[in-house]
Amino acid sequence: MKWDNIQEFPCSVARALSIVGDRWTLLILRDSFMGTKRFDKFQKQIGLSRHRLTDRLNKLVEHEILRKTPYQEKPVRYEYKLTRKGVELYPVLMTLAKWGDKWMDGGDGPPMEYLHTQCKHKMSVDICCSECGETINPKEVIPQFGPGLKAYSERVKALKS
Amino acid sequence: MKWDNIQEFPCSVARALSIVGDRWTLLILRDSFMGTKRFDKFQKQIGLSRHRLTDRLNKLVEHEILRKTPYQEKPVRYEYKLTRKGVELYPVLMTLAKWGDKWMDGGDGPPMEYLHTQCKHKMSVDICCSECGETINPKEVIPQFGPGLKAYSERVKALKS
DNA sequence: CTTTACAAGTTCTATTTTGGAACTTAGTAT
DNA sequence: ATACTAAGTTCCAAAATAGAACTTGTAAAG
Repeated sequence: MKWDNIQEFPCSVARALSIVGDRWTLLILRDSFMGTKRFDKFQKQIGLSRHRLTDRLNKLVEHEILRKTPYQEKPVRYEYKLTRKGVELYPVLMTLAKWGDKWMDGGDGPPMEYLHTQCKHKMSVDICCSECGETINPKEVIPQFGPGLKAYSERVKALKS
Repeated sequence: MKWDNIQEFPCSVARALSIVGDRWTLLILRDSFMGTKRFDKFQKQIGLSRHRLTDRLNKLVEHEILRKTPYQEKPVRYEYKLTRKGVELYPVLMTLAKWGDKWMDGGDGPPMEYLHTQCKHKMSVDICCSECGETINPKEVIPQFGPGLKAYSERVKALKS
């Protein structure tokens, strides 16, 4: 199984991971959410090679998760900012952060805390039901086949015949 | 920057990714949540090499995200089941799935849908504030340094002196 | 007017990681 | 005796990565 094939799986987790499921991409996005926009800043903060960073930023731009726009001419320099599609990865990062805070803090407490300006409390994120608003318990969720799977299997069948 | 060093960053996202931030691990966990427990099933469903699968399962067991228990003797065979720590990665997978559903469905609709047994609706997950329960808007959250960061920087200072 | 610095890459090579196929082990079924 | 199942392990070629050096365009400093 090659990495490129994962994107074509009839699974939204797999498809999402085909873009963000590597060592560095989510760390780049974490920095984006913290306000980082420029190549050198990403490189220093994350500590990956310039080579890889170029590659990952291009991939994110290509998938319209970041947008590359000039912030000066002479010489022309670009900055990378989150698009709407990128901003919507926020829940992924926050749920990862919550898990890391709980299970990987080494006894020191969380490296970062989050203040919710609406209620003025330090908070973490819970997941709740889009329909009834209640907090989600994994046991109370039943996965079932959706239209995307049917479309996929029909496409596979058509290819074979 | 080597992969192993990421684990020591004073950042919960980085620490979490040091375990689950690779091509395959979250797909293994996705299958775990769908009920898969055995080596061969994981291998066929995900399509990764047996070699890598062995490696990833061991890592997950080592980090107590999966537990390996015998399901038969003669010959002894093991199955892999989510621990509490593993189950708590559910929000990460569901937020990834939601993002994939929205941005990577190729126009076919979601491959999977989720029924919330409490309210009987097809649902997706939103993130909400652990304190006030309101849905989270990224702009309304202010990150600030926490105790884990202070402890980290003091440890670094002590090492240097 | 020569050197230094900065930002954003690109190129190169050695090392690491991965994919895929074949092999192993222990026991069951035919 | 032969095939089959489950859960790996071994091996090698191919792909991905890290890290350092190099490039390009411009401005500022000496």
